[in-house]
Amino acid sequence: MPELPEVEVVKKSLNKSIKNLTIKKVIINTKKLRYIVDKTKLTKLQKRKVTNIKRRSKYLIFNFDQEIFLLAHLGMTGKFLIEEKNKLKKTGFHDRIDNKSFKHNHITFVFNQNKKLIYNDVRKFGFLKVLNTKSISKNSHLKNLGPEPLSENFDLDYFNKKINNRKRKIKDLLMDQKFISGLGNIYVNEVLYLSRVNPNRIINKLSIYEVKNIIKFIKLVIKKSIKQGGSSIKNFKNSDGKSGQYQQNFKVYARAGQLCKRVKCNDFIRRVIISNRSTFFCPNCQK
DNA sequence: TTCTTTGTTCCGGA
DNA sequence: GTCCGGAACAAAGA
Repeated sequence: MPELPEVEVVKKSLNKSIKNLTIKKVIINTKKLRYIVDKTKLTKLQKRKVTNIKRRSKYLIFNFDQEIFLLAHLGMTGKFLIEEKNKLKKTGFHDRIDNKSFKHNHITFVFNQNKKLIYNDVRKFGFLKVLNTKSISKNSHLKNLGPEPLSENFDLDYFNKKINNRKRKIKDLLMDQKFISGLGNIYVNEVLYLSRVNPNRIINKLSIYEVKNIIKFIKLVIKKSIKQGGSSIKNFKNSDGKSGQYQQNFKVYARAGQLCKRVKCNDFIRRVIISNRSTFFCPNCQK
């Protein structure tokens, strides 16, 4: 489940592997992903040179040597693979590449010397869209996004302005991409645990101290996770095919029924549904 | 067969 | 008009 840190890691990886390469051919093996795949538009990327790959929230924005962009969102299970000299390389994801996954290779960009960029997506909730617009920030996916968690704009002032007299649950607010962009269910659960704030709390009842903590831990968790190369990958398996230890970094996510990790706490992690999402918290530590 | 997973959008009620 | 919460949607695997 790629959230902001995973997408950031993929971005860096892509910039290392395909920047300044020219697309020779686009091969399309699916009619639709999250949306109908526009063959004509994708084909227009042929002969274009990748000049840079940027990230905004969980979106990847491929820049080219002309005024044309490729906007990508990985959804739940989307991933970019690099194939070079018939060897597959992942772009920052922990997933083992097995013999079964090739059938989910939906779109392939062929570069010179038979180097390939492959978009693979089991659930098909991700998408690739070609944009011709000059002002990409006006794109409907991007225009309403809130500030990046690591930007200076995301601070106590901003938070307080948004809280005003509203009565949303804190978990719902943090999941809202218009409020802050890039957090998903996993990191929101982790942040609230670290901040000792119950996910059911109503935002206008939070103390300044709690709000400061939430902001602090958002920035900390995101930074740390980028450093570690992204950690919120559900299907991580090592090369033996055995389940990996991807969960070891998580304090609460997917730990329902297990003991709280805080040293002096003997309570166990609960799972409830908030905003239609699995929500994990410790009732003793998160008030 | 049912449940789960995600981000986004839509709708009803307050 | 605004706010909030719940439902729906996409696809596939367990």
